[in-house]
Amino acid sequence: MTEITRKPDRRIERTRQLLRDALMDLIVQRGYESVTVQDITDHANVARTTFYLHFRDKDDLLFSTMRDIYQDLMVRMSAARPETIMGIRIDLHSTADFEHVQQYADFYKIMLSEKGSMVFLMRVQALLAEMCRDQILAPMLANGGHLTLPIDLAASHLAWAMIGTFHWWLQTGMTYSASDMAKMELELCAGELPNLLQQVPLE
Amino acid sequence: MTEITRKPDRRIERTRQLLRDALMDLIVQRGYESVTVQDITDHANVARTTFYLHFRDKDDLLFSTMRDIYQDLMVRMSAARPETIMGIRIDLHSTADFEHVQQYADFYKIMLSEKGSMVFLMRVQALLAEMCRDQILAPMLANGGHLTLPIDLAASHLAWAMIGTFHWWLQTGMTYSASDMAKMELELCAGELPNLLQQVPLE
DNA sequence: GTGTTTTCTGTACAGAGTGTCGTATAATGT
DNA sequence: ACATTATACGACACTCTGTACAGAAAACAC
Repeated sequence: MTEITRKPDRRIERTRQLLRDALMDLIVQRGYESVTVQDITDHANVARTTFYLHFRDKDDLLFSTMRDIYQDLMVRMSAARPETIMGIRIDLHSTADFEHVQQYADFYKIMLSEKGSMVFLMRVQALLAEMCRDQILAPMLANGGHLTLPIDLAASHLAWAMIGTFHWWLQTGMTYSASDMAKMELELCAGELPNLLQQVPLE
Repeated sequence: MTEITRKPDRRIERTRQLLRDALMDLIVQRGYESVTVQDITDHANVARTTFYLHFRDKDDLLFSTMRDIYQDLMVRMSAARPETIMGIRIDLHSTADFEHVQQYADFYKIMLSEKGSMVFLMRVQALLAEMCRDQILAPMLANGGHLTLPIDLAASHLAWAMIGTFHWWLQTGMTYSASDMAKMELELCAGELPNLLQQVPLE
């Protein structure tokens, strides 16, 4: 899009893609932290020195990989956008989110485990929180909804809740469908679970 | 308690405590992953070789540190236990949890950030989930509460929600008190937020 | 206190990984 | 075909790990 990106040498794109793919493969096999730059370049059939021509370090490559993945997610979410009323998403947590996780299940299963990366998790959390705030909470408040809690706290809460549901889904063998999980997510955040908890005498 | 633990040489306890303290200090200063065994032993004024006489690696030392910390938490929680009716905790999320986080705020602020450790996070999550299930959800269901969702999913959800609230609290400067946060947590899981979300037409 | 046991220290070592040089080689865009 | 640019290769200094061993120091038992 920028004028600098106008001449992408084939070799550059090819090498970077090889490295990104190698990282994905190796993360699935051995977890993130234990993968070394040497592993990546070996697996990609690229000289180790070449790695440093494109990325500062392993985290830098991970960010590049994430841009790839979330570009995909954004396309998905735009496609799912139609299900809104007056700009408010009908489905609190779209099945599109769970379908995305399903598509990269092997990757997320590792990254959302003790073999994953805190850097990755915090980026995902920030991304989801922003999404929850702008696409769910803000529109609701604009349409007369009421909230005394800080909106960023509520957004953060929903983001962590989503991560939690992803985590449970992935670690228990993904026996439910993406749309089942979206329904469950709703029950957890605004249905059955809050109802149960409200039964407790509060003072 | 076991017969093996009956003779703890002073030197052993002293060295281990020095190493645990050094780890805590260095985590606060530089984050978990970037701290090396050398850093720890230097800071503790202990020979590096000595480290390996007590701990397999850095994670092993971290677990030892966690046992220390959570022993403290358990004492706190037992003290807070009285606030129950028929075995059900009145306060869904006790202020004791937030007071514990407050006590180790410097530590948690780092560990629940991109400078933290996934191993740590997953252990905390598992601990909180178990606690939520056994001390909150299970008693409620035993007393006539209804839940079609898997109880472990609900417990996991609440655990992640707590971690999320801890995270938000720590990263936004801890301007609220522990009891304020406990109230907010309740509003997020079973009060204001679910009410807001339920206003959305669901089909 | 003395003697025995155990822990700690200091050094050394092999192994692995990192990040950065040049220089030669090969592929690319025009 | 040519100039440009990326890659390969070998080498380098550096850091960290985990283990081994012999001697010094501390704790324990009496």
